[in-house]
Amino acid sequence: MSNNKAMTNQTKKEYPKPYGYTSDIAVFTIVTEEKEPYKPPKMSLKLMLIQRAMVNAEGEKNSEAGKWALPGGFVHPNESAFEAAKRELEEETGVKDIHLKHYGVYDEPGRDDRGWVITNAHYAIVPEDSLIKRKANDDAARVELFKIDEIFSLPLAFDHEIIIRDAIKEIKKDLLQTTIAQKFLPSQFTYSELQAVLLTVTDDAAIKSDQAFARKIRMLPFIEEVDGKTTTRTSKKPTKLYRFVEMNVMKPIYTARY
Amino acid sequence: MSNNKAMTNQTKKEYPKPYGYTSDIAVFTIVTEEKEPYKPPKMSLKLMLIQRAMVNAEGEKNSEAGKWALPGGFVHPNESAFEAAKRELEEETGVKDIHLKHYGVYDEPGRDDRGWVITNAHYAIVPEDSLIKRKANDDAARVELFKIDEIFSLPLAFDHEIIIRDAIKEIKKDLLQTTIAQKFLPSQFTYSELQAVLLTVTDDAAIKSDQAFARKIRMLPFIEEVDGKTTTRTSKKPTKLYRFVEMNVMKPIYTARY
DNA sequence: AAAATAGTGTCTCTGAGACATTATGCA
DNA sequence: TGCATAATGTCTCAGAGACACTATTTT
Repeated sequence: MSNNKAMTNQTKKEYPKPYGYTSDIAVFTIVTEEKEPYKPPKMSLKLMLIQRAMVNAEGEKNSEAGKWALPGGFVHPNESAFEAAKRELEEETGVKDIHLKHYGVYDEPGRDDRGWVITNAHYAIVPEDSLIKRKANDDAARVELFKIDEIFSLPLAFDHEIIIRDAIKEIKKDLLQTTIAQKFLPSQFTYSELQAVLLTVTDDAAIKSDQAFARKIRMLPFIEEVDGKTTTRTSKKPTKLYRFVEMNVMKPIYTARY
Repeated sequence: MSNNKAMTNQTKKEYPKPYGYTSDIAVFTIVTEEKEPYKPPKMSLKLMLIQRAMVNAEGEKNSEAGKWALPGGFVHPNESAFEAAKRELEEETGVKDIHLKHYGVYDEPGRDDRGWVITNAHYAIVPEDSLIKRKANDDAARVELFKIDEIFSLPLAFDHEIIIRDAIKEIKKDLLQTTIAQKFLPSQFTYSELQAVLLTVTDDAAIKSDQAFARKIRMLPFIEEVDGKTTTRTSKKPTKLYRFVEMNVMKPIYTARY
C-alpha cells in the first residue's frame, strides 16, 4: 500500500474487504517403498490429502463434498498466515518444528464460491511416521498419502489442482537447488540415502550414477563426512556417513557447468 | 482452506475479516552510470520510492507522513493482487508488459496501524526511461530512484524496510539464478553489457573477469550468438551480439562446480 | 562361493582460470 | 602512434564421466 493517491482514496471510499483469509498446507513426506536389510532405499514423494465430508456439522451438504483437498483453515486475526499454517499443521499431525515454506497466494476472484477468500499456500516436510500417527488419531475424515502421479486423477476441491501443481513444482525445485533434502533424512546419512531422496524428483545422470554420486558428495561444500562413523543399514559393506553443514549456497547459472 | 473442522467452524463463527488487502511493488531499474562512446557500461541497480505526502486530501495529517514508501494500493475485489500490482504500476509509469513477480506476503498483526491489512509484495523491472517519464508526469509526490546502499539510511514507512530487504534479496537471487537479466538489456546485447548487469549484484570472480566471461557466455545453453551482427556501442572494435533463448534452466546444486 | 553394495584406480575429455598476445578502429 | 576494448592462443589444473576393479560383509 501507501501510494499517496490510493491512501487518500481509501480512507474515504472504504474499499471492500475480503470475506476470508485462509492458509493451506501441502504436506509432503518421502516414504521408503522397499526396505530390506542391507539395501539402499527406494523412495517416493507423497502428498497428504483430506477427503471433504459429505455434510457439515449442521447436517447441510458440504461444498465440494467428497472431493480431496489440502488441509488448512482460517487465519485468526492475531496471527500471520504462516503462523496459522504452523498451528494447523500441528493440530493435524501433532508435530512441531516442521519445515514449512510459503510459496504462493491464491486470490483469483471466484476461486471460492463463499466469496472473496484469499489463501496462502505453504508446503511442509514431515517425517513419514508422524503422518501415520495422525491417521490413527482422526478416522472421521479420510486422510491419505498419494504419489505425485496419482493426485491429478482424483477429484480435487476448489482450485486445489493448481495449488498442488505449484507445490510440487516448488518442492522439486527446492530439493535440487537448496539443502532441504536434509529434512527428509536422518541427521547422518549415506550417499545412497541422499541419492534416493533426489531421485524422487530428478533423472539427472550425475545423480543416478552410483559411483559418480558417491564421489561427488565428498566435494559438495555443504556436506561433510562424519569422521570414522559407518553404518550397515544400506549395505553389507560398512558405509560412510555424511551430514549437512549450515551454509548458504548460491551458484549463479552463469558460472555453472553444462 | 477446506479442512472439514475449520470449515464448519467458520460458517457459523464468522471469523474476523481482514480490514484491507493491498499490493506493493518494488520497482527496480538499472541505470547506466557512465556512458561514454566506445566504453562498456557501468551499471547500478536502483529502486523507486515515493515520499508520502504530509497531509491527505482532507487536509489531515497523513500517517507515516514524509517517509519513503513503495508504490502500491488497495486490491479491488474484482481482481487479484497480482493484477492490482500490474494496474497500479501501469498507472504509475504508464508502461505495460512489465516483468512483475510476486515474492512475499506481509500480514503480521500490527504491521499497519489502520488495522489488519495484508499486503502482497511484488518486484518489477522497468527500463530506466519509463521512470524518468513518470517523474515528469507527477510532480505532486516526490519520486526518487535510490541506489541499494542508500535506501536503508532513509526513513521508511510502515514495515517497508523488511519488504524492501526481501525484494533486494529476491531480485539478486533471480538475476543470478534465472535469465531475468535480459529484462534489463536490449534484445541483442554484448557480453560486457550482460556482465555489467550481473556485476550490480555479484562479485563473483568468474563474472568479473572480462576474458573469462566473454568465453563463458558462448557456452551458456540459454544464450546464443547473433550470427554476423556486431555493434561498436561498447568498444571501438566491433563486438559480437548475443540474445537469450527461451529455456528453463535448472541445475541441481548437487551437480554444480565448486 | 555368490551376491550385493561401497568405494577406488585410471583414463579421457571438457572446461575453468590465468596470462599473454593479437585484432580492430578511434583520437 | 597510442589507447581501449574484444577476442583468441596456450598452458595448467580440477573435475566429470565411464569403466573396470577392489573391498567388505551376509547368506
